[in-house]
Amino acid sequence: MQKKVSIKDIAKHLGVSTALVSYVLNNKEKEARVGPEMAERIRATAKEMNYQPNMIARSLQSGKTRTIGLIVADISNPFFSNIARVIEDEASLNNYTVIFGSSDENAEKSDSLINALIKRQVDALIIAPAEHTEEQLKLLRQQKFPFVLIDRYFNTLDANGVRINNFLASYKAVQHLAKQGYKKICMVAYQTRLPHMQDRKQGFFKAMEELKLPLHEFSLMESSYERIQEDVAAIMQRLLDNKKDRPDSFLFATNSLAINGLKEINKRKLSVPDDLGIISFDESDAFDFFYCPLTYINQSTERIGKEAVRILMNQLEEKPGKTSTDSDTTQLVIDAQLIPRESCGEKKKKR
Amino acid sequence: MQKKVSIKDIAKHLGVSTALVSYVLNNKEKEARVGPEMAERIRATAKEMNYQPNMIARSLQSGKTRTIGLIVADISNPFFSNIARVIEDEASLNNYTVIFGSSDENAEKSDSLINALIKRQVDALIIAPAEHTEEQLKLLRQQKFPFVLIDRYFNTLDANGVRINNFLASYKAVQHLAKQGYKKICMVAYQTRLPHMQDRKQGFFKAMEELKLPLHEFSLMESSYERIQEDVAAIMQRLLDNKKDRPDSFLFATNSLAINGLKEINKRKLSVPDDLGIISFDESDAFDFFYCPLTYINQSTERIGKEAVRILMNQLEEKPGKTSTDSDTTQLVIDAQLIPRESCGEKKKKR
DNA sequence: CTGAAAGCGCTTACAG
DNA sequence: CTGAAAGCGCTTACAG
Repeated sequence: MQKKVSIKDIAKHLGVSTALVSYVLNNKEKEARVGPEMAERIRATAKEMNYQPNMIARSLQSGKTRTIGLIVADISNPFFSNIARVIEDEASLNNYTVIFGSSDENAEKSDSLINALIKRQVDALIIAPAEHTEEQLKLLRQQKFPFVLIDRYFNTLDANGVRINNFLASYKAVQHLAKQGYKKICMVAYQTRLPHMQDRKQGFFKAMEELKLPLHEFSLMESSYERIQEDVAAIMQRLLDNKKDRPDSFLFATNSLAINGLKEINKRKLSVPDDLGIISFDESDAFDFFYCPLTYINQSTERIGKEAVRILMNQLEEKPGKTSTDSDTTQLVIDAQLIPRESCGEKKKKR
Repeated sequence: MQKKVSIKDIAKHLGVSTALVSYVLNNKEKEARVGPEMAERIRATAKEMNYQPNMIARSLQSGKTRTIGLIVADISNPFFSNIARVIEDEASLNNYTVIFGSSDENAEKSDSLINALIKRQVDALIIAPAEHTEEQLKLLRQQKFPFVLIDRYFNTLDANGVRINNFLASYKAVQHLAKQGYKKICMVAYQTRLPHMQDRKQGFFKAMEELKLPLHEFSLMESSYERIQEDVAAIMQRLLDNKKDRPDSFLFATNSLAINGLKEINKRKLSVPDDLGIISFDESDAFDFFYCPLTYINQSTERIGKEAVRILMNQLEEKPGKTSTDSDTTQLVIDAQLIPRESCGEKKKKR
């Protein structure tokens, strides 16, 4: 690396003080009442010497880095990479950049990620929190560090957040399945105590109850995150190979669960929607290319990302006349839409 | 935000100098020959006061941020988000974090992204360069700024890079199609002069020539990046609705092209592999769920990401006894594998 | 209109 | 064994 040119180099080159250069380059010539010719000369040599301001120095001075830290479960999961893209664009509009990290649903990783990002002085965090991270987040709150949770939340933590109405989304999915004639519904979810997932499970049970659909031992099946492939394979094997008493439909709680589940269904030559009805949360190219396009619950990554950044910006770029305080908290619950396609026999009914 | 505790606060609290605190917290007590009891007291109060070092200050001092900038076409494209995940993990092993940005294949965006990241003092860049960015990159080289290109490259630019053997991959794909009995092959590629894409096209033509397969006006069809959906739809419409003289197979140059193409094929109730043989570059969940699992050319995102970081680390963490200079350049060409599945009639032949 | 100076939080040769 | 001091590149009140 060749030595970078600094404000000092420009000042020396012109025989003026660094202050002058700084004022001009920050367009504060009026405040400092710098002469217009001088200003022009400074700007010219800055360009000529290919001066690039050192944001690190500026950050040390200002205490702000204009950087947002993004922590998700796994950046390679399309749900999160789509959100990341939206956040990138929104942040960019506000002149912020984004550092990211993947927690793998692991509380320790999350903790070290949060610390690493804070040491790097990110101005704020956007977090899809993993299980058992309430304490880390409470500490952040306590320190009044700005952050907003996405996708997930905690009951015991009063914090900014954006999420869908998980309970209702599940509830409606079950209603939809029932309306299409399915009765023995199996929900495949993650084995976790994260409230957003619990809400999905409870919405499921609530709807089953209201519809007076009997529960079976297979009604709720749970997979771990770490061994999703093996777990879902085992679940599907157990349920599908039992010809006598098997579910007639599945509600998958995430795209990854669905993709793993569908692979098992395919292996067994079971036909959707005739043998099995299917609904999944999230989107996936795979859902479009499954021979019977999947009915799914759409979580708008666009809205989640945009709103998360908006909430943060409101907090960071506080106007003088603001009424809210650091202790106020914004929680946005986005209405998730059920997108009916063909995997619950929608096409048949119409015929 | 509550005031952060600094090294100075600890020093004041203990009535010692900041230097002492700094030495101890950096485990340089021996060099500074600090007393073990003193060291212990310092460590204790640091923990007690929940001290977090300010990396910004450290960076200003050292000139290093231990941050890598990653510029891809679009972080929400699974190919790139998979690479991003690998890079994140590899960087993390070396105590680096990653800032990312999406260029949307746009040279101006790329330029402003590069500048923004350099202003933020990233130590190095990993770039999947867009068209018309040679000049920006040449400037980087000239300034001896460390970077490595992934996926793409430029003939006129001598720079670090990791990519697959694009020419050969295409070449083999055509051979595979021909072996399966397809003759009227159409390659659907991006309309760009980026060499990696040109290589794919040339590999295609070379194989066609060697196999003495006649070219048609539809042999190479090109889509823009910005309007991929419309362009591919138009291409497929023109080709597939012409019953008399239409291709009997497609080679898609990327996953996005394939996904858009397959949707059009599905609409027309054409059957793969009977009516059409298909091969695509890249991977996708969609390829697995297409009724006829796609034969594809696997670009190992794992290897691309790992090698990119490795090359960078070699350059950044230069050992004293190193022989290479800043002007040396590493270009790694990874062998891409053709993964035969069913979309070229592989199963049929065997029966 | 312009410059000297302090300071952001840290590191590190240097002097005692 | 320990501390005073300079410096990383910038900003900004303050003095002239």
